[in-house]
Formats: sequence, structure tokens, C-alpha cells
Amino acid sequence: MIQNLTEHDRENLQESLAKSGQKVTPQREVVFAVLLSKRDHPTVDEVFQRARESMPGLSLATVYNCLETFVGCGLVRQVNHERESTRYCPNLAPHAHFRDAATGRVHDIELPPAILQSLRSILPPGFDSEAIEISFLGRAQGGDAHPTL
Amino acid sequence: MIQNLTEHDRENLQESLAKSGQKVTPQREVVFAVLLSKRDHPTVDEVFQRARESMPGLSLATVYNCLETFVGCGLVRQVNHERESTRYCPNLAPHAHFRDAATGRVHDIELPPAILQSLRSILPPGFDSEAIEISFLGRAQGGDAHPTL
DNA sequence: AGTGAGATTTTGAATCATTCTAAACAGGGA
DNA sequence: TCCCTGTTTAGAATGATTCAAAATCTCACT
Ligand SMILES: [Mn+2]
Ligand SMILES: [Mn+2]
Ligand SMILES: [Zn+2]
Ligand SMILES: [Zn+2]
Repeated sequence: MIQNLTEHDRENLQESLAKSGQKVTPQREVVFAVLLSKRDHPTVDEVFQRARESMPGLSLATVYNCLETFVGCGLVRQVNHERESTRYCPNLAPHAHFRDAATGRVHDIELPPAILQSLRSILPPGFDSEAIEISFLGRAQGGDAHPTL
Repeated sequence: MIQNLTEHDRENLQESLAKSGQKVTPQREVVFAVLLSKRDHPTVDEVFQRARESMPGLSLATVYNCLETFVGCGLVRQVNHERESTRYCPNLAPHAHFRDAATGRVHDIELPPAILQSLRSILPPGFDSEAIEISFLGRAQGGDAHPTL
């Protein structure tokens, strides 16, 4: 079952939406709560299934709309691996992604600022980067990078 | 117009295919030649258009087949950005990709071994990585990272 | 309370890159 | 020549995502 948003998260949602002239709606609250309550990089369809538990009438198109809106105001990131369905991540800290080839699960990998900086430094002059995506593919034995997230 | 394969490239193709029990075919030669002759990370459809100039009867399905075969024997890499069409890259050296948001063009960015190593080092114990993908998104003014490739 | 404008949600259709299917095709032995 | 096997081909199917249009909601203003 999906928790409600904490007061803090609700304010965050409200303010981020307001910045681009948009409002909090029940659907957006539910979708945002789904993302925060289990940070396992769900696909749109997974978000849809989970959100319907608390809001049965919710439509898939609305989930697409909400997620696009959140990406637009910087509340969540899209995560793509190869040609698989897009996944969504509410972790705003700079981080890389590790996809376990065995389970398909996606883990957050902390990205030290120094490494991020050294990465930027490999760009030749004239190349200005707004975003960097780093993704690992491999096997993760047992544990999770963020066991208690 | 697409060049023929050099003797060296043809041998490379022949041997790589042979390793997985596959043969050189006219279609595979043409598709491989297309990839080598303009290393601009073409999409399947772009490869198809270019290849048809020298082999009008070629089918799109065959281009998909050839490219999948090449990826399978390590002759080329797939390059994905967001949800756009997959692109193909015959540069086997470790490198990152820079996508120019203005033009859509994809540039190769050299990746020093030291940086690759420091990236691997951010993985927590238990995470074994077989592949790393690094992609930048931004603007490239004028020049090309590999003007004479 | 009633209206109207604009935003949001909903349904169902459309898109389109990719994959699948099944039928031709090629070509090197037996 | 006749198989055997891998390859190519045309066309249909798939499936995530996007689009279009109608229905619903919000809310400021009367
Ligand atoms: Mn990622
Ligand atoms: Mn890339
Ligand atoms: Zn993440
Ligand atoms: Zn490349």
C-alpha cells in the first residue's frame, strides 16, 4: 500500500509545480507518492499498477502526463537502458545507474563530485554539456547499494 | 557513394563472423562498409538508405539482421540516447558519446583509461560491471571531436 | 449559486522503431 | 542433382509512447 505524502514532500511537489505554473492534483499526488515510496526505478506501467491501488480510476495516459510533468519541473529523472521501457527516479543527487543483467533491477550508484568533474574534463573545447548519463551493466550479488533507502 | 571494404577490413569482418560460425555475405559487406565509410553513428534507417545506393534490392529487415549480427560478434556498438532510434558505431576503442542537442549529431569522445578506471572504482563491493555507457548531452559549437576520422 | 476560461484527465486511436513469421534463396557437400 | 543449413526478404505483429478529442475539474468573477 502506498503511503501518503509527508508534509515536506507535498510542499516540495507544490512548489516545484508552481514554478512552472502548474497545480497539485490528486493524480499527481498519488503518482509522486508512488515514486517516493519505493525507489526502485519503476516503469510507467509499474507506476500505473501501484498508483491504481489507491486510485482505481486513474488512467495510464495520466501517469504518462504526470511523469512528463515531473521531469519537466525537475522533480524526477528519466532512466533509460538500451531500448527498454523508460524508468523513473526521484533521486535528485548526481548518481549513476547500475542495471543488474540477471534481475533487471536498477540500482543507484553514488557519484563523487570529483569523478563527475574529471568526466566533464574529457570534453574537447567547444563542447558544452548540460547533462551526463552514466550507466553500468553487470551483475550485483545479493546486496543493494541502498539497502535502507 | 560507399567505398568497398579494404582488404584489412574485409579480413576483420571475415574473422569476427567466423568466430561465431557465420559467413561473409554481400549484404553484410555492404552494411559493414556503410558503417566504416561515415562514422557518424547512423540509425538503422540511415544505414538502410546508404546501403541501398550500392545494393538496391537490400531489405530493411536484413539491415536489422546484419547490425544485430555485428553487435553479437563485437564488430560494432549500439548507441542509445533517450528513446531515440538506436545508432551504430564501429569505433571499438573505449569512448563516450556526446549528443548535440541542437543538431542531433553524435560525437565520439575519447575516454582515458584512468577515468574509466576511476569510474569502475565507484561501484560498491559486490557489483561487477561488464559494460559502462557514458553519454553527454549538450551543445557543440562548430567543430567535431574527430574532424578527420 | 451560476458562468466561463483554462487546465487536467480520460478514452481510444495513431505512431513508429523494432521484432517476428514464414516463405524464398544461396551454396557447399553427399 | 538433392539436401542441409544459414541467410534474406516481405509483410504482419508488437508494444511503448504519443496524439486527438471529448469529458471533467478548478477557480476567479459575478
Ligand atoms: Mn542511467
Ligand atoms: Mn552513448
Ligand atoms: Zn536513480
Ligand atoms: Zn561512437
